[in-house]
Amino acid sequence: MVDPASLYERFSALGAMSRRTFADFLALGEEKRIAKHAFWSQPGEKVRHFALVLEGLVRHYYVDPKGRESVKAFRGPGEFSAPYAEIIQRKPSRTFIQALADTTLLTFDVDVFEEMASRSLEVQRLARRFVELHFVGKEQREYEFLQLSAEERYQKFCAERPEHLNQIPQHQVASYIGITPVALSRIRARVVKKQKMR
Amino acid sequence: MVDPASLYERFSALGAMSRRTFADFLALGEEKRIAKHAFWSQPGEKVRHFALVLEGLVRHYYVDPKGRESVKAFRGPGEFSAPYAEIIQRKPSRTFIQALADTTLLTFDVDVFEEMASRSLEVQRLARRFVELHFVGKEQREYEFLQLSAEERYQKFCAERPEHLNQIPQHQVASYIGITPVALSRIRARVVKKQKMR
DNA sequence: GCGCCGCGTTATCCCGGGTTAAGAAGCGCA
DNA sequence: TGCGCTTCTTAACCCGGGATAACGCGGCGC
Repeated sequence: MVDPASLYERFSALGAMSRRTFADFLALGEEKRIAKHAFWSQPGEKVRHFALVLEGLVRHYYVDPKGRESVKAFRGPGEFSAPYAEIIQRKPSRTFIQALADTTLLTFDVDVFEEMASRSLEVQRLARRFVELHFVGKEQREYEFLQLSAEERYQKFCAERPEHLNQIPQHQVASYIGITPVALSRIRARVVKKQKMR
Repeated sequence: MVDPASLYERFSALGAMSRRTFADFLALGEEKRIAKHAFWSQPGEKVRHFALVLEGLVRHYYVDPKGRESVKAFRGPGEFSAPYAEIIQRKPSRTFIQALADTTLLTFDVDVFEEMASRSLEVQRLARRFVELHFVGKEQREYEFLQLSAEERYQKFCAERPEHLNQIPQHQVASYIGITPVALSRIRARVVKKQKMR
């Protein structure tokens, strides 16, 4: 369980922003509990909320016309969870967001937040900071697909989310790194073998 | 050659922004000409500028420790060109930006722009809008790596940048879609064969 | 003109990962 | 306890793309 106020430093990096403003922002949020396996956002709906994960774990994924799932992201405490691209484009959502464990969110109404941002330069800057962090994350991911092998992507994933490794089913990890569950299983077998050789 | 003022609609989508503010922003820019094959931004430097492409074409790429190049993006008239992730993170640049044709840029000093944004909610919103569009682009790219085959990615690329296809060397296209030049050559041969069958 | 070089193509060989199918292990639930 | 489900693994086979090398071609400098 994270204390939302502890996130102040991370988001204020763009320039001076008062704790007061940040607290005002946090005050907009409503706590919401999601049971394991339940969805808090689904395709088709107009997206009305974004959320900060306080506790638990969620995954973002979409399903293509042929029914194949692709996991876009996992998000744990202190991270944002929302169909961000769709909010930006004001389009109906195409992504599922599902809890992988009992999860507590702090949810924000997009319109209410936007209204606040339209009146405050600091909140506008906060909004900008949110997107910037998301952007850097995606660019990182692009790098991984361009320059790393599946095995390297897997090891990177393990290093990044050690605390979640046992909460996430293997086939979802596979989907996240862009391979099939069978291929991931083989990679894991390879990795174990290499470790034994030392 | 694009008229920068014509971009007003694209960037004002987030909320009301006056043409006046947008013009003030544009007034910060300085025109800069880059000869074909020259670089306008290179790794190692502290990043001081971002730019709008007025005419021509550039590519963004990085080189890994083993010397392998990966193309992150091509940018033509009306699009932004900058090591954006590094600006956001205030880190020295890791990316090369090279002109693929004689190119005219409208360059902006990051600090000057930031100063302007710190005084104007509308400019702050504009800055936010810039990042949002970049974010959506990266998410699109993530989708392509997760769900499309190399051949599909190639055809998508052809559809997206028909006007640049003959300006961009094949091996750079290959790098952009995440395969080797040899593989792209085979794919092209396959595609031609399929077209003949009709 | 000649030679050189960068670029794209093609062939060969190999390997990683996709596909399919079968089986093992864990777990909730009747 | 036994059933069924999901998750993970393993094996067989196939195919796309990586690596390397040879060749052709056009551009360019000499």
